[in-house]
Amino acid sequence: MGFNENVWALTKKIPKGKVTTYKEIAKALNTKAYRAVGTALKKNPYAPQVPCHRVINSNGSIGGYKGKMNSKEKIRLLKKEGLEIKNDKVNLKRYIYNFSSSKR
DNA sequence: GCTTTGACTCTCG
DNA sequence: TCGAGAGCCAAAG
Repeated sequence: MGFNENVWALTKKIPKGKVTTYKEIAKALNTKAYRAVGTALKKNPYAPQVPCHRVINSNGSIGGYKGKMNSKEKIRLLKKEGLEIKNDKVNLKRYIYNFSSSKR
């Protein structure tokens, strides 16, 4: 298991209608490589398997997608997932997914 | 092998 | 609230 594989594994664990942040993923991996998480997702070989569009910034903004920032396409996908997008931002407190919660 | 960049985040001003 | 700077890890050049 490499660093990127952990990122992809956690991203795949995100249920539909939920989102997570790069910081949470990095924290779940017990590291501070927020940027490495984004780098790994960008390079993910499991493109359709890894819902990278469910991974957003810690401030609730969409972040990047398809190589551009604040991609409306990502917002559309999240809205179709059942999330509420306000001002190009997701309700973190409402749709955030905690990996620790899944462990219980 | 070292340097630069990047789908990030936090802090200071 | 917005803007700039520093910190973090990994991949690419």
